[in-house]
Amino acid sequence: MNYKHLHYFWTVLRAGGIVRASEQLHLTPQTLSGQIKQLEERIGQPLLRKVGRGVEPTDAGRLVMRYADDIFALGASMQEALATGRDARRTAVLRVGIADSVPKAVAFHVLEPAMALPEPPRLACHEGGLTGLLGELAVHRLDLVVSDVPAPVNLSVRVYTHLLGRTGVAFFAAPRLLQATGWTLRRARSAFPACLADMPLL
DNA sequence: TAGTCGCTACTTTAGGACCT
DNA sequence: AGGTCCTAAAGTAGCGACTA
Repeated sequence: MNYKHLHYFWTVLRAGGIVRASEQLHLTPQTLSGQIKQLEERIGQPLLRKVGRGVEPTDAGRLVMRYADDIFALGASMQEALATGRDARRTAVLRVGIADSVPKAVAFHVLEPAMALPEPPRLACHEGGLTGLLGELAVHRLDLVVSDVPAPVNLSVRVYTHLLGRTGVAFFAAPRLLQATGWTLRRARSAFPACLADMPLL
C-alpha cells in the first residue's frame, strides 16, 4: 500500500474532482490521475469511474474512502496530540451527522456547548442527506444527527427527536418588485406569507 | 431539432529529475 | 541502473450555448 496514492485518492473525493484536488495538492491533474491509476492497479479494482465530466467512487472506492477517512483522521489526531500533549484517543468521540440543509454556522452553534465541557469530546462531523445520515445513525456509525426537520414518523429505526432551537427565515425583495406586484411593504408584512402567492419567488 | 463550437475535466504518452 | 514521481503535450468525452 502506497499511502501517498491513498492520500491523493482521498483528496480527490473530498475536493470533488481531480482538478480541484490538484489545485489543493499543488500538482497537475495528470499526476493525480496517474497516481490513482497505480493505486487501482495495486488494489486490483477500479476506485473511480467517470460520470459526466467528473468522477465518482465505485463501491470499492467508497470502501477505501471509509478506511482512508479513519487512517487520515488518526494521522491528524496524532499531530494534534504531538502539538498539544493531549492524546486524542483517550477522549470520547462524538460522531455527528449534519444534514446538507443545515447551515454550518447553525451546526456550530448547536455543537459549541459540547466543546465547552471540562473534558470536551473529539468531534467527528459528517455531512450528507438526512435519509443517509439516519441510516448511519441506525447502524450506530453516528451518535447524533443535526437536521432542520424532525425524523420522519414512519421511520423504521427508533430515534428520539429533540428541538434544539428555532430560527427565523428572511425574505428579501427589491422595492420595485413590491410595486410591480401591487403590494406595499406595510401590506405585504401584515399579509405574510399569503402575499408570496403574488411574488416571483426563487 | 441537429450540427457546430468552445470550454472543462480527465486520460494517455513520452520524457526529465531525483533518489537509492 | 532502475524505480518513482512529476510535467507537458495531445487526445477523448461530456456539456452548454449558439445557429441554421
